[in-house]
Amino acid sequence: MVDIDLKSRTPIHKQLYDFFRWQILDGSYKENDELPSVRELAISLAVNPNTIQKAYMELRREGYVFSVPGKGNYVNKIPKKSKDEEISRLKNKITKISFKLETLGVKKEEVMGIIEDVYKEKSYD
Amino acid sequence: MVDIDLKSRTPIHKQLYDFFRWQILDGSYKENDELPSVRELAISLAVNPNTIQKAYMELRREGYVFSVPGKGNYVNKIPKKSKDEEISRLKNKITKISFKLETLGVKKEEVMGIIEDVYKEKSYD
Amino acid sequence: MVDIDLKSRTPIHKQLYDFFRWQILDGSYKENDELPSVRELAISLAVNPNTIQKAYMELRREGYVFSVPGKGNYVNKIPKKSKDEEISRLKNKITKISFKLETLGVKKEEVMGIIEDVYKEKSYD
Amino acid sequence: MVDIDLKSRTPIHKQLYDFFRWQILDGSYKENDELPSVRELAISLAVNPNTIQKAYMELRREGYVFSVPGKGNYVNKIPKKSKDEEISRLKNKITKISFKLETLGVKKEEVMGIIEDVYKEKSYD
DNA sequence: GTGGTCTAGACCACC
DNA sequence: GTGGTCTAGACCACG
Repeated sequence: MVDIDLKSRTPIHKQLYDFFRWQILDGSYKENDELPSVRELAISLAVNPNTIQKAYMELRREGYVFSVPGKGNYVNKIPKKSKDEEISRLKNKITKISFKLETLGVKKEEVMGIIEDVYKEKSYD
Repeated sequence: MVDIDLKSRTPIHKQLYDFFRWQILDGSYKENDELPSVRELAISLAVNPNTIQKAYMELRREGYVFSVPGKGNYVNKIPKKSKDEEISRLKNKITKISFKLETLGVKKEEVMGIIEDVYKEKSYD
Repeated sequence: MVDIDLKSRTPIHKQLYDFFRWQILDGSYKENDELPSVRELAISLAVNPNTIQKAYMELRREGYVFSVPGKGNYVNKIPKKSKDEEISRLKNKITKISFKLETLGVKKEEVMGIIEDVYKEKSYD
Repeated sequence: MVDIDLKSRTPIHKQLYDFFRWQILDGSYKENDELPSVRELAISLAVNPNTIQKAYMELRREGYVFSVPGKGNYVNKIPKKSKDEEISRLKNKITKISFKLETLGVKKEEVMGIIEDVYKEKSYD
């Protein structure tokens, strides 16, 4: 399900963009899968169709999606670059945060433990 | 030095708030230290005094700072709670990110390596 | 009607905050009701939009209200806690005042009479 | 002891005025008693002498105090009117508050109980 | 000198 | 249309 928070401070089109982008990157949406139609999604989320359009346009602009006029929107073959960029973005973030944690006196072992837990939990899926 | 990016998309007052909040949490600003005066800071950063005011008001509201009208703004005793909350906020973030990294196929060892590097670097300070 | 005294010593934004806060607490404004738009209210009260903004921001910060950018400001579900806090705040005040009245030699019966009158009058509504 | 909160948002001169005014009304300071000298008080409270002056001036203006140049400040015979005005001011306040409490659903008996407690406690002094 | 408030007018993103 | 941000400049109370 497309999960959107209408009250959130982050714009709806951005939430939609992030949502589909992530679904594509993590493989939930695969190459040539069709995205929900603009009208259908607009109704089911009770938002303005323009807002959906804006999200899809951004996905197109970033190369995650292509549109067939009169048909629909389909996911592209993800260039490995996109995935690598996302990974390095996340690594960058994690660096900054652990830096801050260190400054606040949190021990290395504690941070390691968090990572450990995440990977442990996942392996049970 | 107060470091602000005037071009950034995040509001100046938010940047200022984050900056001072962090300086207080990490101990750079100690109890009863005086913050730069509104006017002074406004001039040195070339921003409007109101923008500084907004940041200081937020700091005040969150209890990091108190103001004596006609005198200046001073840092409060930080309740341990604030620090703990910040730590758990950061831990929460790090959990989410490593979750994403795992999903993208990044190995645990690689993430661990990042943490390791951060703590190693710091220990040379 | 929103009733504001422009000449009063207490800041306009504070008056507005108090007004809406009270309307929400006493049930005149109910959950999801829309507050007057910033511009509209600014015009009708002949004050600056920023002043309204300040009041709404405070209401938001205290959790009485949420805003949807580009749409409007709406009242939140009031946590019972807020109401209880207000009651105990008022009780505290009434204690201090009757203490003072006692010191000035006002008889208990006289104070009781005041309360009696208030509750009598209300019951005719 | 003169009890002043330097951090409070209410101006120091106002706090001083309120303090002495109340001491006079409740009889702690009697007719012809001498108030602390401006310089002495300024030093002991670590505030600006101008601030003390301002408070004393206000007390003089309101007729609670008279000054003998070169000697000091002394309390006047309190006109019964001042006391009566204060009483009606307090009664007015208590009316407003109990009105609000009623609106919030607090029962009459509960409010009465508060008054009762205050008068009971006082009678043990 | 300081902080606090307010106005007037502008620009942006959002829907 | 809406709310959110920022600027420029003013006035006041405070110490």
